[in-house]
Amino acid sequence: MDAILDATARVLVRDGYAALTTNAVAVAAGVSIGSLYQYFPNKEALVLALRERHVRHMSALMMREAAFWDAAEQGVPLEALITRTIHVAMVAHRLEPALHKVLALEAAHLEARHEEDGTEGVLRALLERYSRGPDAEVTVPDLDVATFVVGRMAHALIHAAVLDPPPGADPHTLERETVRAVMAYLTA
Amino acid sequence: MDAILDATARVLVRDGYAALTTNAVAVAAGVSIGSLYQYFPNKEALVLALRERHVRHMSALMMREAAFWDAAEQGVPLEALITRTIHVAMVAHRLEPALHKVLALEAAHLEARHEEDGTEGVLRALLERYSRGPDAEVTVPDLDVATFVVGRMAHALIHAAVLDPPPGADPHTLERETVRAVMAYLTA
DNA sequence: CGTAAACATGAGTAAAAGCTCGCATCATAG
DNA sequence: CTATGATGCGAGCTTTTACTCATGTTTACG
Repeated sequence: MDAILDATARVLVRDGYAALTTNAVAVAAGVSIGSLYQYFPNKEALVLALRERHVRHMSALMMREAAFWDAAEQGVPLEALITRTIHVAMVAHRLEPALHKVLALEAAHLEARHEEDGTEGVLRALLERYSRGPDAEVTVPDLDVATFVVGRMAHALIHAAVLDPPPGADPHTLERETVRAVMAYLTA
Repeated sequence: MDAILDATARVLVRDGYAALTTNAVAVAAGVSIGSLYQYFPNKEALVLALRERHVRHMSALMMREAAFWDAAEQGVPLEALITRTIHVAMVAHRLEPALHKVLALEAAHLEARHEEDGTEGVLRALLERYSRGPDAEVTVPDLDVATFVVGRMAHALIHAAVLDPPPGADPHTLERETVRAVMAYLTA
């Protein structure tokens, strides 16, 4: 079953979504189509399962690295938190970048909508903490809008930096500038 | 010929890319499949032609509104320019938002890459102007990186604001915050 | 009016691909 | 060893769909 998902990922990356056939997956996995259909009711379920597994892997990696989010309680400067968060997100996106790119670009109609991955909730809570009190670092007028803007901004920049960087660009520079962009917006 | 492209757009928006068949397009256009194939060699060319026409329409609308770009020569403040540019871009994206969304999401593998649409060149030139002289407003360290970051950031926020806004959000607010984000990054 | 070129038609073709189903093989238990 | 259930197999069925082509219709023009 995991072997079938692995094969699906390989075919997707090698040939693209348009050329993804259940027979090709079965061959790549070294099993028969019959067996494939014993585990997945149809092609869509196959790709969906792969996507879910991939999201799970990325989430697991992020959560392992990101226990530090609790530190928000203890006066950690906003910039340190943003820096670390964006770094972790970039590392997670580098897990299987080719697969991630195909899923995001060619299987977008099956891709989970941006809102339902729980990210916005966490982000919103963070912004709320840092916008309270006399020495609040976050100075945006509307927290809901800010959550939306930062979410989209960071997501786009992380994707661009990891999956589609300009030729000859230093990854570290792109990461630093992503942090700068988010920080500048939040504390302008 | 234009009627066929119109029909393609209608079917794309109504049924999505997966359900786009040449026969369905012919029916929607009120012509026979034979006629369709007299104008377009194959299905891909059909969608490509539609995309090109759509990009042309958007570009035309932007260029009409954006003669003001020459004003960069004459000491117009950066913020005014950014505000106007982002406004124009948003208006252009509202031309055929549903079609634009489908093309961007479901036909992404045919979609022109972000780099080849000429936007980056214009943006780069603008940033260069505003980062020169003693009263330079743009204070980023690397112009190439800044072009990349601003391009992706603005593109993502415009798409999000026009095609996928959060429920109950005010379009004007989203536009203002997009300007704020770009300005904050450039002048941080 | 005649001719020819351009355009329109839609039933039909052929290939692709998702999926089924009857049969074989294997694992476990008694 | 035998029985039974679970799992694996892959030829082929069926549907879908991009595309063709022989024929009909309109247009252009002398």
